[in-house]
Amino acid sequence: MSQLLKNKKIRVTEFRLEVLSLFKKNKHALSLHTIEKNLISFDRITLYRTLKTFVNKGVLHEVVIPNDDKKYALCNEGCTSEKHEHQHIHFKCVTCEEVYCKELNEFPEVTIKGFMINQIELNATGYCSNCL
Amino acid sequence: MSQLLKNKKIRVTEFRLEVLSLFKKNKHALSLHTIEKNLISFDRITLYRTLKTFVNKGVLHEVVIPNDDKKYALCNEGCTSEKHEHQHIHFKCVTCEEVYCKELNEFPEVTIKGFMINQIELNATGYCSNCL
DNA sequence: CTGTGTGCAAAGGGTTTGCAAGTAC
DNA sequence: GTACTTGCAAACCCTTTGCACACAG
Repeated sequence: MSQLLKNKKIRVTEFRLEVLSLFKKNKHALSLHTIEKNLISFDRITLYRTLKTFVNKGVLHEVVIPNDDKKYALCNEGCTSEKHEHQHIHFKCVTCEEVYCKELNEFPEVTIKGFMINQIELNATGYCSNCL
Repeated sequence: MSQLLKNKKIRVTEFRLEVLSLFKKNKHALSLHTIEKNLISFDRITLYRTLKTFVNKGVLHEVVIPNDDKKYALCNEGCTSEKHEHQHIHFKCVTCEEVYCKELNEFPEVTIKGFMINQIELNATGYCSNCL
């Protein structure tokens, strides 16, 4: 796991590995509150800075869904600070309220007359496999 | 315009009409800052409460795009507090940075194995018709 | 050794709450 | 008349900044 940080040119520290392992353990996106609840002891300021570093360096990306807390989820290996390579959907389950990042192999085509679309992000709601 | 509020069971006040007229005048979504800049005089607390009421009653919906301020945009006539009837895309122009809500007549089909998708929200970036 | 990360205290900013007076219906 | 809305002050959080010390490379 420390290799992942090295690849992205981030110094390896105990705390960063601890935060990263939370994301590796969980299949779904994590809010600040959830992260805090899962850390044994931590300094909130350091956590803020860790998340900011991870987002800037392409380890995590922000997941924002209307009427919900901001969340974070793991990026793909190929993501960098400059460019994110996501072909995925953010899915929120109405029952368990977890948010999942799911990769899509075929991405929908959308056009708007008079507009030029470069990039698309998808948010969906429904029932996840655990709650069906 | 006061009819719109009555339809949604919201008391008609001068301030609420003023806020609502801002959204009627603009084709794009408005952030808190933009709203404030366009009000002659206002009490920020009342504005917060007004927006919250509008969102709860289905007059406005929140538009959240990663790394951008939260914005608000008009709902469809048919939207209620319980159910929103949007078939639209949130489009952010990389040049003018405005966010537009555009209705789509054909909505893309997306499936995830093992998941049941009920509703989809689309965020896109690119160039708007003014900036092309 | 050098530059970066950490943890504490303090500051800053945005949002919410409580309450009395005013207003819609 | 009754219930809701408004506006002010104060409280409340969440987040950022500054700085000294600790640590990774």
